[in-house]
Amino acid sequence: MQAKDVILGLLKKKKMSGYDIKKRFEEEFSYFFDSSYGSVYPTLKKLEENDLIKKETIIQEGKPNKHIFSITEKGEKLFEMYLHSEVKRDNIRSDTCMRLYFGEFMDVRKQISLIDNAILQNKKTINKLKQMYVQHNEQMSNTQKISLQIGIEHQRSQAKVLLEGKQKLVNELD
Amino acid sequence: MQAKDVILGLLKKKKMSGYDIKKRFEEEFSYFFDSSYGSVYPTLKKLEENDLIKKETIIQEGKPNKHIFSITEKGEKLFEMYLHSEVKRDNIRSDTCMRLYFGEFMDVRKQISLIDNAILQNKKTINKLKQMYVQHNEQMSNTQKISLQIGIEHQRSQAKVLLEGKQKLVNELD
DNA sequence: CTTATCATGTAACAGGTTACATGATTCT
DNA sequence: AGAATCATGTAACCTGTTACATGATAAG
Repeated sequence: MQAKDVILGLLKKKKMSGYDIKKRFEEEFSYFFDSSYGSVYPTLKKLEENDLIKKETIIQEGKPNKHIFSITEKGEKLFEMYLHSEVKRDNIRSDTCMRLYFGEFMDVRKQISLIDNAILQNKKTINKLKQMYVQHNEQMSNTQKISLQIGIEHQRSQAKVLLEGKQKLVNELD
Repeated sequence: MQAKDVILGLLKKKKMSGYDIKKRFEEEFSYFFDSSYGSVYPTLKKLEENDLIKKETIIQEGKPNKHIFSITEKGEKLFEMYLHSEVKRDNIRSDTCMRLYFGEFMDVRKQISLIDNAILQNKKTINKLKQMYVQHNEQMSNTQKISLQIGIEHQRSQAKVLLEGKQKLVNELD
């Protein structure tokens, strides 16, 4: 799964601009994908060059013209190929887990503050995702709901483990 | 968190070869980090060039000579800097979630088989991680245990959500 | 007999990030 | 007054992947 597959999928649902796409990444995809503008715009350019998407320009004043992209038939076929390709295994990079792994090189107080921060982040993310669920609930497909639920539960389970772990650290502190 | 930080941390615990390091990535780190040989060996080379680690060669027959790396004082300092740097937020790339997001473009049977496969993977990973816990339990630090627990619970929570979601899909099939 | 393990490394390439460049409008 | 939102894009860079190249030994 790469940026191009995801972008093609989004454009299959609805035509939109690079800016819109990036916004989706930050909102709906935040818990399983991310990519920067420096990846979105060049990818759109390449897709257009290969006739996988097409551009429509909307003239605007005070801001750069808006480029609305829509998927072509050729693009739909490529997206179809992605959907039929082998599912890649999840790829997680957790700096938090890494630091816990090397926790022995920090004093206990630092370990605890690391955990506290992580829990705080978890809670923020949970709120954000829950809100998304409430807001988009009705337009979401079954499988979209499952995917969102995975995100929420992932955060919850992490927060739970962290809190329990913290208790043990605190107890040993006395 | 990059390969170099992790490698430095591992070498701080114990001197070892590139091959050993990669093995650790596959075992202990599998649920929050991964990196290929094509990243490990060049990184070791760079670290050595910068006097952050040093090499010791063990002559072997029938296999390439073994290069055992150990961390230098300069390397320890750099690792210390990593430990004091800002914690990066987790980065997850889940092809499974992505496909669930685009589930509406697949027929329900395909959605279900996607879920079944994902659950199977979850279970395999849970077994592997549990085994790791049993085997290394006594040598593991508190925080290492927390980190491993996060991995296990992450898989469990995902499997749970997927199974519940699948039920709904199956029910709607009738 | 075939698979896994041990053991190193390079070259070509892909993919993505960060920082830069620009600037009006709207919300707080 | 200042932050956020809208809106595009490029250039330099970094990091990492895949595939290749080699080959003995041990285990099943």
